[in-house]
Amino acid sequence: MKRVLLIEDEPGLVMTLTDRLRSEGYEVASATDGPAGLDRATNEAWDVILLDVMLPAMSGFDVCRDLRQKGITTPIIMLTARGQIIDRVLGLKLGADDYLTKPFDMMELLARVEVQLRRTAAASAVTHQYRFGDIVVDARKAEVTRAGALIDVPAREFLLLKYLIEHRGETLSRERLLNDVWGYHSMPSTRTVDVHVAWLRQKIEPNQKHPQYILTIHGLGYKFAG
Amino acid sequence: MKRVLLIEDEPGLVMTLTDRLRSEGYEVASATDGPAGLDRATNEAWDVILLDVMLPAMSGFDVCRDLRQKGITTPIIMLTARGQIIDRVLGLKLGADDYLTKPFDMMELLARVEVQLRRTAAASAVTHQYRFGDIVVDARKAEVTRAGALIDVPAREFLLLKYLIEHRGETLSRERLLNDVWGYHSMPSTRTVDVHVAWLRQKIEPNQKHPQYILTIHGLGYKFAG
DNA sequence: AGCCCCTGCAAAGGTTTTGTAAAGGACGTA
DNA sequence: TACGTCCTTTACAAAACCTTTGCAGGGGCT
Repeated sequence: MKRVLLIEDEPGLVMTLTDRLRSEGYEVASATDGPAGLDRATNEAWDVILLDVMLPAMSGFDVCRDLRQKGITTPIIMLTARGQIIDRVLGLKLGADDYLTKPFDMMELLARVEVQLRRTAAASAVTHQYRFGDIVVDARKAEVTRAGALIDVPAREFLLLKYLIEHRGETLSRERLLNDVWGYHSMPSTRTVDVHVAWLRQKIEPNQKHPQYILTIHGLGYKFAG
Repeated sequence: MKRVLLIEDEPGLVMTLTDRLRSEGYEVASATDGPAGLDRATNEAWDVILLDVMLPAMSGFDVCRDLRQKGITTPIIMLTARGQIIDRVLGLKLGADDYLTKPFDMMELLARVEVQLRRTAAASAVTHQYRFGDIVVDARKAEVTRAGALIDVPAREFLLLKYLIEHRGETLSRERLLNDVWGYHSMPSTRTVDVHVAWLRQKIEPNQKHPQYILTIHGLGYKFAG
């Protein structure tokens, strides 16, 4: 099910849009001000973001710019008031993918959303990018980004992280990790895996003491949350 | 100068749009019915096509579909009458890139046209000429220039540089570079790549000790910044 | 609780990988 | 033949990374 994040402060519109999108089979969540929207957009995975320009505390433009700066490439459709044409151009320059003028027709909204989903589907066949929280792991570039900033992740750690992500949800024994990430030739002591996991956690876990991505399954191994 | 083709039968609108677009620096031509529009769109080179849905003899939808079937990828912005929302969805499905609802604001039209031009420009940036810092690499002429002065870059180094640039952002293993730049027939020792990289760096990196273009990804390979 | 095994992680070598100079071969040209 | 250019290989130092080790702390079972 495709996930849509709606960042909009007008309650009536939120309700209308949510209902309609849900009836079309989307999973919808909303935020009613800029900072909240930025937060959810950053820390959860969405397929499309609908973003009002006029928002309390922080404008839609700022939200859009910040998201792009963090390396988040989720399609953004901006919602602008009639007459704010200059704003639309600005929005596109800041990284929005499309915009709609209020009041807009529901059919039109749905069509635009679909266009973005189709576009993303086509592009993601090429990009091999994983995202969780404010971390982005790009397999092709072999780089990891946190809140938009490049993190230095050595090769083996990177391969381990990639492997964990590609098998997210699965509990992976140290032996299996050694086989698949290290290659069966080398046979380092089992604790090596632990050390690499610790290093990775230092780099990607927001809370060191309570890992939320790389989980320890006592007696069995590790697994990536998902 | 960017060329705009306007396919529209209403004389008043044709005149208004033509004037305004010309005053913005576009070269504008128009056709007043479907077959004529299809003909000009097919046989001349345009940067953007503005296409009315309601046309004599042949609808805008048909024109759009036919053009796409002919493999013509020029951006098409459809002009629809208010209330023809279903039509817009249809238009996008038939290959239009955007649409505007009549009566539309001139600023909005211009913004949309610009968006399409920018999109196209981005896509056609396969100019065979790459620029970074004061270095220019011309793939067609097979020459490299630094601050305007020609640099002597031997064949293999040039191929390597070109390959790196054309895959900028991607981390490329030595193996892959050997395969794709050297050709899988030859099997030089892996260090050959390193040596060529070092030579290239001497030629194009401003700061030898801290390469900013050709980056080493320890344990994985090299990548061109981007 | 008490025990033992498992895990987190810092630190210390040890190992691998990379940068680069230099040597020699292949090839073309004068 | 002598010379120049380009390419590959080699060697070694420097840099980066990996594995091991050890201890502290946690987990889970009786």
